[in-house]
Amino acid sequence: MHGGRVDLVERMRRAGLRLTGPRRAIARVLEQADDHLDIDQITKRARKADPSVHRATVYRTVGILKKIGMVDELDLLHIRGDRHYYEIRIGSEHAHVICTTCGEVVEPSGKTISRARDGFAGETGYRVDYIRVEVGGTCPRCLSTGGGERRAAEPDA
Amino acid sequence: MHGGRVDLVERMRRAGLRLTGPRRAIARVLEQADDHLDIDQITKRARKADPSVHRATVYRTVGILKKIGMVDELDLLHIRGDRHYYEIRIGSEHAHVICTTCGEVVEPSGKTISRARDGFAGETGYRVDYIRVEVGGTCPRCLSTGGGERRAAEPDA
DNA sequence: TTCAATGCAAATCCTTTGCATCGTA
DNA sequence: TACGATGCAAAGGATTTGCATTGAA
Repeated sequence: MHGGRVDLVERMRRAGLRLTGPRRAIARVLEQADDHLDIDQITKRARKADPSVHRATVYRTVGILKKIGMVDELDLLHIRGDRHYYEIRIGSEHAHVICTTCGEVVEPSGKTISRARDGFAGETGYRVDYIRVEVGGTCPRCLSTGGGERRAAEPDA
Repeated sequence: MHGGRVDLVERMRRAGLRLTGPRRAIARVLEQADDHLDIDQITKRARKADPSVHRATVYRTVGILKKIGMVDELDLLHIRGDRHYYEIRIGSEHAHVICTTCGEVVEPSGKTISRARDGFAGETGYRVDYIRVEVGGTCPRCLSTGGGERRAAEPDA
């Protein structure tokens, strides 16, 4: 959900990572994702740019990016199953508000998150480096229609 | 982290679940846990009360309790690895503030969480049923000592 | 040229499932 | 007694790893 606004490849270069074909392809997929992707989805999309990309490489690359804080691993409240999903980390604040009826995921503004962050820091005395919020509920549309179709877990390719 | 304050067995009975030895043992472990446990830890502790408890049964029982909303599945920001952790659900609000240096996990008050919850509901228009907050940072103790030992992933048994 | 990164396949884990047996309701 | 729950073992998936090869710096 970041529409190519960040140059992940450039950030990787600055981090001293060797820039290979597979890594560029994977980085581009993560940059351009308008959704949260699991390992298989990343692999399939990366293969469109570089058909040789192997799933093991995606695991390794995502693992590195996760370790150095450039991507985050999410579980989306397990509403879409126990798989892990990945997204580029921009800043240190993340929130997902998930409709348990249709599966829609919306990302609230940074202001709301910062306010929450300050609340937790204040109460615990911790220096807060990172905050992630997962909210489950019902979106306005499903609230009004009553029904609402459960969204498919994005098939891809 | 609920020190036996809830009678999970009683809640299970009311939910119409058959109360077997293994289920009672598992329920007691979850009630008395002063920490978040993974499947293996639950199994080992349950075996102390009923040595026959099998890991598969723990998976099945925890799965049921999760489905009917009596336990929650957490990932603790993956700071302790990719395992899943479980805890009794009390109410619909959870927050964990995790020290990335020593691994300590503290649970903020409901008031702080409710305030955050209202913020997200207000901004998105969702009816919020559930909120989970995971905060990563440094605890006051590690902040002052500078060092801080990484806490082991609780060995158990 | 050098050494990290990769593809591939085998090895590990974690979790689920089939089935005969056991035990609660 | 009847049918759901369980132990055990095998099956499934997901993730990791060993190793020879490839390719970025």
